[in-house]
Amino acid sequence: MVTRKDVALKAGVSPSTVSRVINNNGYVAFEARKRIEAAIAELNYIPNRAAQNLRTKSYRQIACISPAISNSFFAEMFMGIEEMAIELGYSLSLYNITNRKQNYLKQVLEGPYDGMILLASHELIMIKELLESMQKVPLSIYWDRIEKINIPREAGLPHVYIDLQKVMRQSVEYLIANGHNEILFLGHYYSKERNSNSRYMGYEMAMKEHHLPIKDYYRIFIEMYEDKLSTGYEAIKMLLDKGQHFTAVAASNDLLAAGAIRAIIESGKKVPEDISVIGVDNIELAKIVTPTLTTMNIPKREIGRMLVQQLMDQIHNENTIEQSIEVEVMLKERESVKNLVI
Amino acid sequence: MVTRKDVALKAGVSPSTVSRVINNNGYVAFEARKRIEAAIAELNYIPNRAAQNLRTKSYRQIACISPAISNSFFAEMFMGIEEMAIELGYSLSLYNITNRKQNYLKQVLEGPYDGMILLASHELIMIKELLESMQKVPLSIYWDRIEKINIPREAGLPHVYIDLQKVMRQSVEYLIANGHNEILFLGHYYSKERNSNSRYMGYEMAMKEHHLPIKDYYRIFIEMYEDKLSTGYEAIKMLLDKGQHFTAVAASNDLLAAGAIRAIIESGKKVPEDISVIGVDNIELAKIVTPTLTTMNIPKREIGRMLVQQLMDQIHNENTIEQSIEVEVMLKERESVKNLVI
DNA sequence: AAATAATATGGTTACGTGACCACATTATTT
DNA sequence: AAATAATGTGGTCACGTAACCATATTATTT
Repeated sequence: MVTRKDVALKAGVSPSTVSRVINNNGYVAFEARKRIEAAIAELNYIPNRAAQNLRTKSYRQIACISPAISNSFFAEMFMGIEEMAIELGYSLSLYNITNRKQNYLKQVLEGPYDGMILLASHELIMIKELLESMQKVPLSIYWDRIEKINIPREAGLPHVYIDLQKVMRQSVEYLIANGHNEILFLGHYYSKERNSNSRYMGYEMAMKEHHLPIKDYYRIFIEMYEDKLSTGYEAIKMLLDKGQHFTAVAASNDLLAAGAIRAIIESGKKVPEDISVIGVDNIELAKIVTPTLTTMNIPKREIGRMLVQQLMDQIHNENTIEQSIEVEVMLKERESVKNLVI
Repeated sequence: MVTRKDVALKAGVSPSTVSRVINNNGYVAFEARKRIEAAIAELNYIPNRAAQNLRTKSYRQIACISPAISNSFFAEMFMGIEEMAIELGYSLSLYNITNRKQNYLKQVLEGPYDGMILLASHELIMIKELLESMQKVPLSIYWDRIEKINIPREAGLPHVYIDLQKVMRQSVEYLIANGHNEILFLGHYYSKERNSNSRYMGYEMAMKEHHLPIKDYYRIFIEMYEDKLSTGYEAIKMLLDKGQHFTAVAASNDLLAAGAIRAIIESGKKVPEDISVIGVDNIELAKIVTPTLTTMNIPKREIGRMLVQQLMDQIHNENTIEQSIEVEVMLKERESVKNLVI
């Protein structure tokens, strides 16, 4: 292994001077610098990362704990994270929390990381366990139900979040503004309490504010299974077969919206001419389906970048850490919603 | 920071004995072990990873360089990689090679990794550069056009691959076995030379062997753009509008197949009753579309695991390294192909 | 009972680096 | 010309750990 010493010997200087060149601090004569750089290139010297880490007490690495990265929502968020991290000279380890025995957490905590980013899925228990087992590790969280985290932690719990209720409300209001009044809610089923489902709450608020009735069959809650991706296709299909009437579907994510579109087209109706569909997330799929999907764009990349920034503020002990950053969601208009007003 | 020394002091032993407990080697009295474990728990001691790395000259980390992980094909492969790595006590850094300035490579090479896994995209130039700039870093590659890599490297270039020509041939032969003889090839356009496109070659071989004609409009090559995901939707749509006849589409990947299905359904025909469609890859999308997509299953998770195994063989200096591992691809039957024979 | 083996423990050392200090040498100011 | 500042360089040390060796104690064999 080539070490700093070898470079120093070859360049005819002391190891200290080599360090000065590598870290670009202190005084180094022009000639000496040239010799050292030549020696580094010739010997193909790469500073030993372990020694640097030990000496500087920093790893220049962060860990990201995420639900299955095959979920493109998190994949896109991860890309924002990685991009920002690289820009700041950090690299990124990725841990997928899926069906894994719990003790993987130990491995993460013992790992060579300066901080952690957590993309939370719905397993609150896991998050709780996670937070309890670590003390003062710099941590930033993305979770769309952040209000549910209720764990005391001296330093607080910095997070970046979106207000899903608000998002869903905007989505439904957009449909209403376009003249729709028979609007279906198509969402996932999280718990028995309907009012714990912030997405549904957003839908309900928008409907009530505009004095629109919510018929029973307007409310479609799809069960979530571990492995099976349910798209709501069957549910919408069944509704249409029964001849139920509605002019628009407000889906709580794009996958459900895509399922709805397929069901509608297959039953001989047209999107958006007969029925409009709107989603939430703006994943790649939204650009691929036909018609392309109008949806609420969650700026995943941007959220990823913000998480890194927030984490760095903690690592570098900035005293102006924003504990709670809300990200605004904007409508992305495409083809799947028809304006009935004009 | 709590160090081994603190634990030793608390437990009334020497640091050496603490190390023996942590690494679980050498003799330790039962009583002493108990005291040490208690001290570790009480002090919340975590061994300093940097010091361990420096002392053992290993990082217990590997880097994975991949095209955009938002591509679910690579995401699923990554999940196999990560799963296997974790099982073996390694963690994984992920680098996305997308539109990034070239010098990110330096960062990877200077990183704390025992080895690297490369999921190759189509940028041969990048791979070349990569391989030239590193010497004896343990490395395993997934690339479906591995035969094109032609860079001398003392230790060879261990890789896991699939024979795309064979895969496409199997795919077309399955259609033929189901009574189809007017089969469209729907693939991407890689270079001017048609015979450098191994997927097309597989299609051509199958057709010729069964003495089936390949009409001009059977050959559809879609351009690949950096950002725009093209699905072949427009191409198939145009073909159908012209009234061209065919009974099946053999797409070179699932995304193209999904695009074909949408185009067919939209023009009023049914899949698979009127036209059958088969894909390659078996990404999540294949289970989501309607009808569900029959496709050639590329065992992405398994490939990921094999890459890690192959890398570990290099890291641990196994002398029985399989340089070139071909992975067999199997048909995954779903709903999008109709049997015309029965 | 003596010799050997197994068990148990502490001390020393080196891994490769960055920070710091001491000390030259040269350039600039008084 | 003397005093001060800026520039340049090497030596020492410690970061926290795992491997090794030496040695003490206990258990087993001869």
